[in-house]
Amino acid sequence: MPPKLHMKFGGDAEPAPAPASSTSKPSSKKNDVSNKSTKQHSTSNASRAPSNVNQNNGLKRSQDGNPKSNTPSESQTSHKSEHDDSGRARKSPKLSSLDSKKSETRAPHKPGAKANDTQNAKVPYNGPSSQELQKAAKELEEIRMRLPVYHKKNDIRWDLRNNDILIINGETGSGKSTQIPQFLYTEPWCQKKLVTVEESDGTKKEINVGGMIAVTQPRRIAAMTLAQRVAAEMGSPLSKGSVRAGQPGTVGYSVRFDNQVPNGAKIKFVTEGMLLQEMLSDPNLRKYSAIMIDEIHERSMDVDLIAGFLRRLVHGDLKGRGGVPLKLVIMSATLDQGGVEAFFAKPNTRPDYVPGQNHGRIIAPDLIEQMALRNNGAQIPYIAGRQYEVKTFYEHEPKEDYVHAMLEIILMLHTQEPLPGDILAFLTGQEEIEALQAELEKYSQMLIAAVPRMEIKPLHGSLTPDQQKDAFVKVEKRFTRKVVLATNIAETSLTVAGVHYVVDGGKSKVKQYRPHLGMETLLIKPISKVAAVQRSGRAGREAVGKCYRIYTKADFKEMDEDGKPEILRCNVIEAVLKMKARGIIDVLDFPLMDSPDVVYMEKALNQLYAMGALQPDGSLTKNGKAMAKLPLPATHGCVLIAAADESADCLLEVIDILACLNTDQEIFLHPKSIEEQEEMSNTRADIYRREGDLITLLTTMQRYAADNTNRRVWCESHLISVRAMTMANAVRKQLRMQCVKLKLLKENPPADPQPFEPVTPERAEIIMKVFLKAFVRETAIMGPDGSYKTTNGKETIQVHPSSVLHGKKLEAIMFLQHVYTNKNYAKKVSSIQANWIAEQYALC
DNA sequence: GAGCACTGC
Repeated sequence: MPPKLHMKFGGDAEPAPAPASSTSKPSSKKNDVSNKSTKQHSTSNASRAPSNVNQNNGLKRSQDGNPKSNTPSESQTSHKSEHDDSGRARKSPKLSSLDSKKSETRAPHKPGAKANDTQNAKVPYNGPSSQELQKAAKELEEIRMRLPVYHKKNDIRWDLRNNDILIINGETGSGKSTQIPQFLYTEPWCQKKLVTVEESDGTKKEINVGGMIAVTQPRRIAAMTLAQRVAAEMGSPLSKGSVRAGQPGTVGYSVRFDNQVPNGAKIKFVTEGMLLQEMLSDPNLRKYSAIMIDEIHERSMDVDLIAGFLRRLVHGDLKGRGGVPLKLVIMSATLDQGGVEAFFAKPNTRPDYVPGQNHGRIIAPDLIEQMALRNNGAQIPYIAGRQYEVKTFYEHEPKEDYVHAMLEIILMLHTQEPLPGDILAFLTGQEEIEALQAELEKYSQMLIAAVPRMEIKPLHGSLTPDQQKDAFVKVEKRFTRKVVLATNIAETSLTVAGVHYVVDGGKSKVKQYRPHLGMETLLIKPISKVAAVQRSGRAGREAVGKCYRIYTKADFKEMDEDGKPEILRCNVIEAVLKMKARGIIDVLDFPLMDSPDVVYMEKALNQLYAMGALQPDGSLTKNGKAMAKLPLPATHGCVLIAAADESADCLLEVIDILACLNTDQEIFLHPKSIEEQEEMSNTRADIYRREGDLITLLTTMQRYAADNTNRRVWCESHLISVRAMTMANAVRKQLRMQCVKLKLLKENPPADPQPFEPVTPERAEIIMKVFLKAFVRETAIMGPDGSYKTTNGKETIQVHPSSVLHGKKLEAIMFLQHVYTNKNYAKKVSSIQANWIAEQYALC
């Protein structure tokens, strides 16, 4: 029997491109009805357009066919791909479970629901009644039946009854993520089975295996909204406590800090990181009958590891599962799956497959067809998703200043194209966005009355969620066009509605690991073809659109097909630690979809050994095992364990610092005005410490935790991010709990608020020396020329302006982060003594 | 004197 089947979705039963409103998306507000005056005026030239634009005839790319006016060199046909899966509320900006609006991400709640119609519920149930849930589900049924994937229900069931692995190529919009789990959970193979298993120590016992499907997602928001959608479709309550007589929930989700899995759930949406952690404690995934990996094409480090572990598990002897097979459904939105196919096939079905050596891709163009034939031709034809045509225009020649070129294109589009139709421009980072915003705003002041107004909205990761939301708000002012200037956050994570025009700078910042420097740097690099198509697709979600690429057709052809997977770009220390924790002794030989360079791997092994995570024989030490289980980077785990040692005994303090370091946002906000700057320097006096950023963060957390009036007010007065501190507090709680579990802490620490007591300089020294155990290579000593030179590599490095030690001349520094932008910067800096460094180097 | 995007029992 062939091991698997490849499927593609789309389905010719699919209607022609339809407006979003015909799909099941939560809210697909049509753009406002354009008033006639808008259409009449907006095509007129901007007679007072900016001078430099006018000099170039401003409107360079009018489609008048005149070559002198820089007409589009080529127009491409429609871009397929990327239409939201039903129920995926990508239109809303990212929600955090830490948000106060958490409840909004829960199952549908109807105001009229009776709160007390359950008899035996342990937890008061406030959601809708089961009748109401069923009624709502019935209404959704009709929408479900229109999804392309719906008609393939029986094929998919049949295929998985006969195969263990199914690879599905479904465009977003095909409904694969929401529907396939529902097709499968009632299957005979998906039921819990009582079996005898053999433990690793040889003992045998009877346990239940299977009964649940896990669906992985790269993002929390996707896991939560998909679970919410599927729960609604199934008429199932979605929350932990909502088990009611005869009505347990069938669907749940599990993401960090938020676990909503009803007892007896059959379908569970999880983040990739969450499943990876689960695999460390339950390598055989005994709870599950099937794992579905969604969006595998995004190729995060975590998904690559999961794929490696699952491949071994599925093709293994299944002793740890009492012989119960684990079904695997791999889902991707991109066509190219030669690599994935070959990787998951049993090695003997692909003699040309060499484990761990498939850098790039092994593509056998005929492979897909062969696989389908072996499976009785069950392959499903692929057709375009629900996407409007997008015309693509290229530059004739490369642009030196692409930001300026973008400015010209945006002004051209704005003055020439009718309303409605917003513009989305892709830039590389905040700096560029702000520069272009300033320019555009300057010009928009000069537009004559006949030309619509422009509203410029920045959109990037370091904006607060509220500021991000601003970019999504439909501009209500009449005769106004919204221009969103975004980083690649708008490529996959967030979707802006109302966009008809995309301007693509063709570049983005990518993290790149440099093993000889031991540094990860952010580099501006050309995007991949896949990313370019993804970007242009953003123009065709609601109507026919246009995409202007600020690069030539030749540049496009030169682009990589795909982005490089993360595991080939980043420091693999976490990946190596997880492989070791999963019992893989020879990590260099372990087959992955793409194996990192041996140099990177050896570097990681050495680092782990130096941190005391590895035995000389290559197996994990007790500390190494603990490090793998902690939700922290390996270096931070090392620090935490060192802090628990009797000789240091500063675990609680170090947890406070690590909690602050492991938020997804900076704790300290940047003053925007001189007034803020002044107020800040007054209020922050009680938290800043001369020892540096680490002790300052410790003081911040201690002050925050000691506050018993209003933490929000406290944060605001110190110009500290409420959101970051809320997350830091959640991390702190999680770390404390895990330290109790790992027996690093004897008992739960006393609850807050505890009185604030400043850290003594002696104690501060102990704490910083604990950090030095993992960061001894991240140190620099002041040279005779007044600049810091790193001890590892003798590079010149400067203290980043965000550090409390910026501008201070110190004997030596330790830094936890470094960035290379226009200079080599050290961040999270502490003031240390040179002899501490020598002492620590001597120890390792 | 400064910032790609995700994510973790």
